[in-house]
Amino acid sequence: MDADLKEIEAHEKEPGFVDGYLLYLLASASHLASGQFHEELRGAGIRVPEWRVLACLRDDDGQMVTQLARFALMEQSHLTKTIDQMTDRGLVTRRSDEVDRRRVRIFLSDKGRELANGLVSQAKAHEDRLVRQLGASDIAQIKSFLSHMVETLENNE
Amino acid sequence: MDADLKEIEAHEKEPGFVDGYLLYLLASASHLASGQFHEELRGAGIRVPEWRVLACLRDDDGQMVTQLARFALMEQSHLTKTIDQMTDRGLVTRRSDEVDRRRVRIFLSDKGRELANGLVSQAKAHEDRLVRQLGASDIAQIKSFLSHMVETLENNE
DNA sequence: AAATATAATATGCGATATCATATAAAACGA
DNA sequence: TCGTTTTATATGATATCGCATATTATATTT
Repeated sequence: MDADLKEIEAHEKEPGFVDGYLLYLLASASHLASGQFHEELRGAGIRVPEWRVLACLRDDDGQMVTQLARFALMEQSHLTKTIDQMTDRGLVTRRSDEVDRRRVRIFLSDKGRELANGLVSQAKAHEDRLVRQLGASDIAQIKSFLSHMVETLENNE
Repeated sequence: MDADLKEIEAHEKEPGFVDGYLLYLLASASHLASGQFHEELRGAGIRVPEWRVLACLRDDDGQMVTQLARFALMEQSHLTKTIDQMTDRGLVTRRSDEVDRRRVRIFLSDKGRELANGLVSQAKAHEDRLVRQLGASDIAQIKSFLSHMVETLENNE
């Protein structure tokens, strides 16, 4: 029996495209790793887009909708709806910009900030566990590559 | 005027959590980079989940639904509906497993395979451009880290 | 200053995604 | 073998998402 047949029997095939495809690797790493934390969020009754908004506002409160949407990796009209819900839940407030009244700026409420702080602590703890689990010594390098990638892509749309 | 005030005026704030958070970096790198290719898909009238199914089946045809859903990073019931559509469009066919008739195996049609091959070529071309744009010499290293990450996370759910 | 163009956000609607569960087949235990 | 449990996929209801566009405010042009 030759090697080719053997491979077919073992259902191994040629290496395959997907497993070495950068976008797939990024997507699955992100999917799997974030999936873990999203479980925690679920337990806390927080939806993923809400968490993103909370975290982004905690870093930079009072952003306008368009800007926040890009930062939080979601589409503008979807963010608008998410903000509606979060407003109802008393997590954020809208305030229209004094200078340009087309703009709507989003602010954390006290309750929202408190929640955000707690979740960020959880996120940090999760990241620590994850990095340890990966046994990765070169995380700083990876992060710096990813940052570079994000920066490059943000400037070239 | 002291440094703190200066920073506040320039709206720079402290470094912020999100920008250095591994899961955020992964998500945004993935979001931005894949976003580029998804534009191409849109132009070709292909939806993202369809592309993923095509690419995964091209690497390993005849997968069962559950397995394929994991590989294609989507939820089982969603995949079932995607398969429905793709079947209607003549891209894939269902065949129930001979041995275990609960299982449904999905196969590319000739048309589906042809489409998949074309899209994979596009994906490769896009990846080449992307890597060049990033000016990244150490892509192999990054890929190997991401692979390691995926493997680790897949085994620890 | 009126008319036109551009920009920021919101809205309506159709498509997509997700959850819970139904259905159906196989495996397991008494 | 019959009843129970587990596994695989499908279905239905609900929520989310995203596109196209409406609405409102500002900028620009004449």
